[in-house]
Amino acid sequence: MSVERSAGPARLIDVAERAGVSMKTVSNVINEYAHVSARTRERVVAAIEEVGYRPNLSARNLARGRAGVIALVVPQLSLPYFASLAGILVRAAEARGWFVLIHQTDGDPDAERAALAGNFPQRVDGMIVSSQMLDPSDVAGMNRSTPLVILSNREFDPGTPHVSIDNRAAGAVAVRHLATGGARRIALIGASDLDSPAPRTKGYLDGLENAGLPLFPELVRPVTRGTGDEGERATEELLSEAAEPPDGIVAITDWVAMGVMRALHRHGLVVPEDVSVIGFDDIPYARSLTPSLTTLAPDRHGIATMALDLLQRQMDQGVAVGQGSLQAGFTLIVRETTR
Amino acid sequence: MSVERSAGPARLIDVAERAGVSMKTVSNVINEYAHVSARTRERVVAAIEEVGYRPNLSARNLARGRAGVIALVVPQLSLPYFASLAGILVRAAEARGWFVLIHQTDGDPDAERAALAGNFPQRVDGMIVSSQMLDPSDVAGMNRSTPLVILSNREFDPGTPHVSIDNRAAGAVAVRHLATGGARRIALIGASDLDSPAPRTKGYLDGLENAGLPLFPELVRPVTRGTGDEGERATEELLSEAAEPPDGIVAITDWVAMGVMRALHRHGLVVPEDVSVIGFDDIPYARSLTPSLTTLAPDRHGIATMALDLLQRQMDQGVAVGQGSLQAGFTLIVRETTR
DNA sequence: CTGAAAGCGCTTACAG
DNA sequence: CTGAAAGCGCTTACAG
Repeated sequence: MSVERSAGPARLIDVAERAGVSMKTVSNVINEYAHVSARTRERVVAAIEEVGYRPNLSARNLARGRAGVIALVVPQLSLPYFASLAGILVRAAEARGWFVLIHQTDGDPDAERAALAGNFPQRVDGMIVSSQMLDPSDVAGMNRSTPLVILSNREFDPGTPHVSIDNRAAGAVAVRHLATGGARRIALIGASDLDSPAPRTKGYLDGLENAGLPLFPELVRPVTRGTGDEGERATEELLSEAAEPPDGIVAITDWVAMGVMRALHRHGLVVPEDVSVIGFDDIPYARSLTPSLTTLAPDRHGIATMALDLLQRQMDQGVAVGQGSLQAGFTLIVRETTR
Repeated sequence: MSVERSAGPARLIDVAERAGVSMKTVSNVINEYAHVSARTRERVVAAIEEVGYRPNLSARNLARGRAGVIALVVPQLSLPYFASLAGILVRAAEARGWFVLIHQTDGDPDAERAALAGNFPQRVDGMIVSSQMLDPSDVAGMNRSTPLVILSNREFDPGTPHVSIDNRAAGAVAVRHLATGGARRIALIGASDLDSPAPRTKGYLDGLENAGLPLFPELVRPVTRGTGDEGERATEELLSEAAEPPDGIVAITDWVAMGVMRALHRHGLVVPEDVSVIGFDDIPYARSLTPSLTTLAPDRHGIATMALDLLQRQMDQGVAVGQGSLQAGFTLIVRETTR
């Protein structure tokens, strides 16, 4: 019996000695390389088990010349849409041997741009930037060296590695659902500028056209950050300014929809009898609201997987080559806020 | 001018050559050790700037014999209470040079126990386990070697490193607030077993006694995971079984409170006119509900800071010595669901 | 105050 | 299929 090291966790060499093979062979087994006989493999696996070996990732990453870390940039983890996306991404990344360094910008455009430029406290192998405020122009001029994927509901150049759902189609589906329920004056709380509409706003316009419904500009209201307070304020303004209240409202996020419902309630309008409301995101609490919220649920798993795929592609093929956009699916979830 | 390395980020030795000093001196400057003259320090700082040096954390951690990573174990990141806690913890840990590896258990007790035992895909310097289901007995018998801090609303042995708010006091404050508003039949949705009550349940009992109110056992209902669905179902049962409905309800979490409000609404009971409702957590959406939710807000920053302090203490003084519990503060936030 | 050198635990050409 | 050895980029006694 060989002398045991008195302290510290088992190392690769401890496994090798125990199994009576070289470190290279143990490494081959761990990393699932070919050319290890079944018998040897078994011995090594048994030795790993016996000494309780787990690889030291610092050493591995140092030897491999990678950080083993990717950055996920989000406005705030306290926003449940981003939190649940982060949760899924953390799991998916873990399966591919990456740690996720979560970086929060508080939605500050400068902080988002700084993150885009890769100003992290440490090196990262790639970054996934989930942005609300980011402009295509912020990305266009960048001199990038680190693999990057953008998650955003805005439109980007075809060359930009970008993952989203088909927001234009989703916007149209939202309007169609409201129209099918009988709505004729459909508002949009959370519109972008109508002159250069963002995808969801385009979809809203498509939906009105498809349903043969008129566009009432007074029913189209912007919000900037997608919070409940903003939704409440915007709806309040709409209700006090519009000649007639809407009978259907598309809210740009579920959180905005919550604010919309507060304002409607204050004006004595009942959901869904007087006004139908539909949101985007399917936050975990949507089903627990009174009434529970109809919403468009993005395929978060799809988004996470595609983002990691695009990152991997840039690592394999080089940042300049491995680009392109991917679209994940979405689902209409009908609950109690729509007729 | 010396020959530049063609590829790759700058290393410590590049800085040293540029500044004309040894690696040790650069290291001293970076790690803020003493005994570097002001002139030398300036030269080194300038060189760091010029070559754009950032330390390779894999190498640093390998040399220091630490992982540079602490694990945060939560049920799910999609639950906003945990998400916002994680967000704060990530920031606080970053400031102390730690990465946070987020591990999700889905509230599965087996997964929580496995995490407690330190079964991570990689080594960690410490772990913070935020658990709902964990029992003091799960911890008592553990043979621990990794620093550990538990975040839980249950009671643990004094020796267990544990951070929470004073849940008993908070429970009593919730009841007092309802009683002050005129409630006389106060229910608790989310009670633990009355025979061995958890702190919040104890506080509820304290509160009734302090206010001179009777305990109606039929108004005390358990929930296990603290979701909206559970709160709705428990309230539904209460309303169909109790002789008379309650006029005040303490919900064990804000999410449970949302389910409570759904059930009340279905039974034609108006909040707060007929029934006042108070939750715990102050999730980001509490203020956007209709009506907005009165709640007890834990000091999340305090919890995060204290957890890291307890971890650090165990690292410095040894796992067995550096223990003890800490309590963070809480705040009553009065909104529209209480009179 | 500073320098030369060993060592952290892996991976990976290179030989065999 | 396996082994001996260099190297990844840091830190840290040890000498000076």
